[in-house]
Amino acid sequence: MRIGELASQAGVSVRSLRYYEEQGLLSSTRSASGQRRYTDKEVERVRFIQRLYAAGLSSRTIAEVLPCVESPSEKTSDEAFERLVQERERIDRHMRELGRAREALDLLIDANRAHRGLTACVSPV
Amino acid sequence: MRIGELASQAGVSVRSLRYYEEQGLLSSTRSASGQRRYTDKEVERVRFIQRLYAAGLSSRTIAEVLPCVESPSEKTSDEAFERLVQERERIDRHMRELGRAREALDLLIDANRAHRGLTACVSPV
DNA sequence: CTCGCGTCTGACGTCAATGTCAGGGTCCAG
DNA sequence: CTGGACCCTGACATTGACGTCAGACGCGAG
Repeated sequence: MRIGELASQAGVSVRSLRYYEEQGLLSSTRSASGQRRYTDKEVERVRFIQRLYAAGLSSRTIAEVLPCVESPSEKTSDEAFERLVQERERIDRHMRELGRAREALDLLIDANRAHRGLTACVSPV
Repeated sequence: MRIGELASQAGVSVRSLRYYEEQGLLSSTRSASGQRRYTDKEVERVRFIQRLYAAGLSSRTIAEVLPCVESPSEKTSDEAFERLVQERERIDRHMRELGRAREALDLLIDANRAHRGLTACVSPV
């Protein structure tokens, strides 16, 4: 498939796909005229990349751990694997931090509800 | 206290404090010579602001919900309260997304471990 | 008084992922 | 074979929360 179709199937912009390639996250074959061609499995790969971006990994970090994704069947470099574990822990910490923020907001929400109409105080959604 | 001390007590840079003031998140009284003066309670306020930043809120959003923080005792605007609830939900969604990413990384980690030295496969830390 | 550190304002630099535009080829349906 | 939709490269623009620097003033110790 061409880049436009991959973009729409994976839910990202064409610009982003070219950027991913520039960053070494995605590769493509080229047609005779120089247009990028992709196979179906690239769709999943792009979605996975997006997931890592959403988890806060940078392009460089994603590039570092990609060997572990592409060929978990062979012994990937210690650095790549170490990075993978580090990022997992970073996500863990981030989640705990978010949990604390959510807790703080919950307190605020309750405090404010108590001084508003007292509507739907403890009513579950 | 002056800005430098607030910065060190709250664990942020002087630059950040001036930025917060510029964004309407923090206020200060001024000495005769124009230097900013803060009270002790600003320390907590700055820490709280940091927590919201860490949770992914923007300056503008923080400014919107701050009325709920300062005076939960009086009926704050519907918009501010609504925003508070929205942000809580956004954090929730973000946490779930992070959870999925962590899960994906866990699968990768296991797959890679299986093809490495097979060291410490299931050993707890 | 002065030395050195803190503070002031204002402005430009940064970084990363992406938007956007220009100027030019490609491809296919009609 | 032509028009419109798609693609190419290259480059500049954007956004947000700061970093950093310049030039000037404030302040307390010695």
